[in-house]
Amino acid sequence: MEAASDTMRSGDVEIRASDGLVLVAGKAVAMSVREYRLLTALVARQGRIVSREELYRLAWDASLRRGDRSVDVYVHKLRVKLEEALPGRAFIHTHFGFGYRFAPEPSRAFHNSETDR
Amino acid sequence: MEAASDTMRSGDVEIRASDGLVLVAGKAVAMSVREYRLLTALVARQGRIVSREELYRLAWDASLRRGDRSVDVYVHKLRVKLEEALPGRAFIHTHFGFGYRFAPEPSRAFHNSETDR
DNA sequence: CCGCGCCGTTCACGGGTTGTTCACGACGGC
DNA sequence: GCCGTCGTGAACAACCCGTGAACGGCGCGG
Repeated sequence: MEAASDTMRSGDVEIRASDGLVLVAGKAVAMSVREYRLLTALVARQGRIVSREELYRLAWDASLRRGDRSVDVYVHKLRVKLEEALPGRAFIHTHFGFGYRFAPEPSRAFHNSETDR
Repeated sequence: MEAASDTMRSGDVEIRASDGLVLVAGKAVAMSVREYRLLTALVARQGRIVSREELYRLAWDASLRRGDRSVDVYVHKLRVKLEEALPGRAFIHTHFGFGYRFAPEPSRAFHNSETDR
């Protein structure tokens, strides 16, 4: 019941590195190798914008080639799985021209700042 | 030896180490030596993903050689026996590229109005 | 000694998943 | 409006896994 140092948390998302297991709201969510590594890279930098180049380096162990859309495709896959496991919450946010940012937030904010960047 | 409780439980699966006995939903299920050791290894780590290498080390007392499918074959045998003893429940889950995870969960029957052709 | 049945290992054939790429449309900035 | 960026479904090959079956070893009873 230990596993505190090798466990990353962010809201209801928990990643146990020792088990390669991803828990969302307490339930195990099956991830492929790429999905797992990309999610790990995003959560490890939660709250900050991470460029595609860096995400690719972290999850693919290679440098992103021009025109490669792999990161976009896998961000989409992660969004689908996370949304399915915990509807009504947005985890991965797009920052146009910069990259992606992981942060557990309600998917619909009311009268709040839409000018964030 | 092990002075702790020699009985492991997980849902409706009970393993009595002192007797080498496996009970599923109260009924005794006959297991071979390999099946018993593999099941024990899985239940001892229930809820976590266990790699084939680790399972092989625990149940075979040797290191898994490349291309060896023994773990897969015995996971299949366990699934058959567990499913036979308690239909409609999934115990051993496959994590593609990672390994197997033991957890008593209802087998997927949440989809409706889509089949029938 | 001989046949029989159980067990463990290995092989082989699909079938299911994954990872990559393409294509097209929606979106955002200028 | 124009163009680059992003979302998303689909096609494809490569790979991983499920599964039945063949093979040999071992123990047992006749």
